[in-house]
Amino acid sequence: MAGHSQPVYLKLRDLIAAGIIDGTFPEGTMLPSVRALAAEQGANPLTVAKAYQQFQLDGLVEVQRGVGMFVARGAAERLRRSEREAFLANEWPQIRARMERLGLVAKDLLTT
Amino acid sequence: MAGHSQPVYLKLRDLIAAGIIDGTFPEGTMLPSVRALAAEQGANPLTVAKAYQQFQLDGLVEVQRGVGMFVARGAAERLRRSEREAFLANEWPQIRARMERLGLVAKDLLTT
DNA sequence: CGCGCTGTATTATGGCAGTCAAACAGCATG
DNA sequence: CATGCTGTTTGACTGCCATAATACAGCGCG
Repeated sequence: MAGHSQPVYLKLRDLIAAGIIDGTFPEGTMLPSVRALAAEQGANPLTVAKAYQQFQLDGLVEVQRGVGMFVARGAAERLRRSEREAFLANEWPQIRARMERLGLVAKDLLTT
Repeated sequence: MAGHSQPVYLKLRDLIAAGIIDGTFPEGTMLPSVRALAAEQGANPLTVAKAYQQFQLDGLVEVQRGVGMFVARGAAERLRRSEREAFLANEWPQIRARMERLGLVAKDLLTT
């Protein structure tokens, strides 16, 4: 029953990351439970867990087993910083090359 | 036996598209054969064929079975135009939103 | 303590995308 | 017409993604 352009667990990962960065999930607060988010997004709890897992490994969310998962201190800033670096190092060069090939100029689009 | 970040046939598709746009494969000329390109890129002929297939459907390359595939008239211009539209309509908005979320501004990117 | 919430592990199933090997089909040239 | 190039079709195999159904493990509160 799959067939998406982007894997569900990656969409969820982005959803959570965005929430942490923009303050929807402030530091220290409890994140939506695996089952709750699964129900809300119409996904499987296991898939949601997989999305959360990436953040635990990076220490961005702290797990209190039996209680819930909480946004770690400094998570927003750390996350924004790492995503920024990754963007500039990996994605932007390719985007830039592609734009150049198509005859598009960055500053023309950014000033819109 | 797979496991790449970007599928091979998409990389090949981009390679061919770039060649058509920048004049490496001028209009009217014959494109590299399926097997030749496969050998050169270390890929499977069928994977190359899959990459070419997208262009045939769009009429950007014309097939003479048993002879070869040729760049159609006006292919470069048509391709550049469609890729530009697709980029501006689909990719750029997401990129822009992502940049905004990360707090990236024009001056961060144009320092090259 | 027991009930209800939390995350986690196990196992099995289904589907789809990507890749590949081998055989098939069309055209040109000697 | 046979050789050698072209593109094309068929069938199969693999790995990832997602799902489901259980069962287990930790914590808090009445």
